[in-house]
Amino acid sequence: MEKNANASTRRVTQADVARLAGVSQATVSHVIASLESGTSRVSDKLRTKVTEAIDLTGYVVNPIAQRLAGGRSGFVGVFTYEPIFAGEADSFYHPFLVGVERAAETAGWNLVLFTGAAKTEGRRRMLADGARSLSVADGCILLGLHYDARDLEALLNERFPFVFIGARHSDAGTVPYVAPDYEPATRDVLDLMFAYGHGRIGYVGDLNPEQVNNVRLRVYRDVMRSMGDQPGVFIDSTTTPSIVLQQVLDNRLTAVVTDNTGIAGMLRAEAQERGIRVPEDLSIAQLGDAEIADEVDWTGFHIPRDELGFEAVRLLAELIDGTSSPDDLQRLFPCAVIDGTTAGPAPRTPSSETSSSRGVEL
Amino acid sequence: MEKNANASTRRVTQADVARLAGVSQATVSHVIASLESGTSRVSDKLRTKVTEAIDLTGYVVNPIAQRLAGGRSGFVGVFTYEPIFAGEADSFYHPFLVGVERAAETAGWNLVLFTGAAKTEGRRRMLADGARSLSVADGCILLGLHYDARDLEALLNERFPFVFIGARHSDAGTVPYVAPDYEPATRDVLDLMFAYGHGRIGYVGDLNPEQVNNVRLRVYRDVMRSMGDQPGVFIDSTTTPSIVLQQVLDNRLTAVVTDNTGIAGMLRAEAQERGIRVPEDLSIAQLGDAEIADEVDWTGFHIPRDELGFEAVRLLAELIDGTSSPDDLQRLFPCAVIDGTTAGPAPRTPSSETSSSRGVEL
DNA sequence: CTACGGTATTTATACGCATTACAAAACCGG
DNA sequence: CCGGTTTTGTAATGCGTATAAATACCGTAG
Repeated sequence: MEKNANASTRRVTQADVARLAGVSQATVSHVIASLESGTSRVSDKLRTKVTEAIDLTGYVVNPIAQRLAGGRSGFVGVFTYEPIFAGEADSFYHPFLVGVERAAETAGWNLVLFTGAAKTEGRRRMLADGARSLSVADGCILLGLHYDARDLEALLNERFPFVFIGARHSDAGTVPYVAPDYEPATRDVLDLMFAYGHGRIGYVGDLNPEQVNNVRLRVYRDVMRSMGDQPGVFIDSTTTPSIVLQQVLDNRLTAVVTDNTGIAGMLRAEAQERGIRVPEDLSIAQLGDAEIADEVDWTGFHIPRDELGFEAVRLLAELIDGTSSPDDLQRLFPCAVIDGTTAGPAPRTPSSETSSSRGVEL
Repeated sequence: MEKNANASTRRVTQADVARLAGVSQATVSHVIASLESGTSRVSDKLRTKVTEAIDLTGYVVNPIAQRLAGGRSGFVGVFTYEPIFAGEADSFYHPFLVGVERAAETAGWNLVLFTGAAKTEGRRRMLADGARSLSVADGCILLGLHYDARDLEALLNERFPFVFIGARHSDAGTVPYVAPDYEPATRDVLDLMFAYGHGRIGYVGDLNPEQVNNVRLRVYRDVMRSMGDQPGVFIDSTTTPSIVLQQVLDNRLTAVVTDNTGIAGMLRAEAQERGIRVPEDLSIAQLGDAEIADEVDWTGFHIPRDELGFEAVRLLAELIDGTSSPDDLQRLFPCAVIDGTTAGPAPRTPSSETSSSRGVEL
């Protein structure tokens, strides 16, 4: 069908360069290695001869062959369990990928997006079919709300270098990750609420104990137990905003913290609809911030997504190079508190009115 | 350093499968090929034996080796001359990539982003260093406002399958591309302007004759020559909005078409600042539309970016498979006219007033 | 002048797979 | 039962590179 022997289209190989320079292919390989690493294994005379031949022929290395022969391919995999570009997930992945791309560009790495992985229930699987493609990459960045515990185990067992963005844990070993440092950030936000005079602060969020973001929930519980007037009020966010708000009122809360941008927004809208002013009557703080710019200046803390993406690649580089220390595989990054406009001083009397009455004027 | 011979971590190969199934490695390869292509080269008996062994060992093919051995890697390259995720370029690339990703997902392909390509003047170069990585991919999608003519030539000469998004041409041969069909769309928009009663319609845009988007300029010229009251007014957009607007007024234009979203927006803002109403006093139509959602409902036409991305991958697939006909390598896709709110009936008298006077009331 | 130690270079091999060429076997009509 | 055709399996080879092992080289000490 297609004659590969057709010299006009075949790409230049090390053997071609070697022939031209009058040396062996291995020498060409050594020269290239010495050019990149700096350490010399070949005489200056031959090095110049070979580099001249390289320039003359326009030779470029074949990363495929490089990788197969046991070297690096210069590719970093990016695995997401949902489409990167399409759908609403876009706004979730994007901020991280900005940092990932920047780091990759800096390091001269290319990115491999595993869009072709087989899917179950609309979600990508990494193994079974994704692992197929994994071998091209020197390492891999894992990213996504959902994840498969078996994937993690298999990855650890295969000793394949990878870094998760977001904290993950596995029985099979230490999962390398970069993640927001939720604990102090959550404390800071709660401290801010206390400073505003709030005592009755509720937690609105996903109460499923298996949740990834249970750090925030745990910290809230601890803080309320030691500082609050009461042990804390937990409101399940998987219902409707109106039910959530009703529970807020029933519990006479003056402030709530949420672990989810969407909930915060819906709650605020629902409150305003019922004539409850934010923050005069009810303070709302996010334990995080919106992925994309929001017209509302939310009180909460900033998750440094760009930085996380960047640092994930850096950590991955260390893993690949083998220069990472085993006790520094899980890295947390500080989140600055945002003293926005959705939280303010607590009202003098708790907002215990029903939806028909107005909140207390200051 | 790292013992690859360590059986516990080494990945399963065809040879391992073959040993277990009691056949040769070549047979395993044939079985796998027959599984994918359907065409049988091996008896049912052996096929089941081999597939059983595959299931048992959890074997997955190594695309690196596959590619090196002359097969497909299942990777499609995506080359952009600017960062994909970061900066303002994001909004430009993103809509196309939605379609690209969707197509890749459908076909079971993975995407390779050439973020590691060497850069000159902040812009990526494909050759010299980008070509280095090209060989991993079965084909490549090219995307970007800027491009290097030499890259195009080299790509054509190397017979490497690629598709440009956006029309491009080269002396070295036919450049495969998918692009918006600007000609009829531009005619449609101008027809709409005529239908609204405009006669004095100007063209605001980049007048550099080397521009990629000169199709729209050419069509404008042709249409005005045959239909308009006058041969057409060309206004260079690379100055300030106020200068552009002044030229619009000086030429007593009642409508302008622009080839650039940004210009249209600035022109409209400038007009409103001077008390010139859009569209009552001045109609503005875009020869295109905004990449991202805009609060303004612009008159213009819709560039099907998602579809273009999708179809680019389809065309690339045909190129890779060798099933594309040589006279169908450049594909244009229709753009639907948008009869928005920035263009309307022409004012009875031309808007020739200075900036101090109001436009004519209807 | 020989032997030796170290370095420069080459030879040989492996990486995992596809593919070609070929041998063996099975099939088939006469 | 035989020559010819088709099917089925295998051995051999190559893809382009890295690297371990082997060899050639070269200066120097003995």
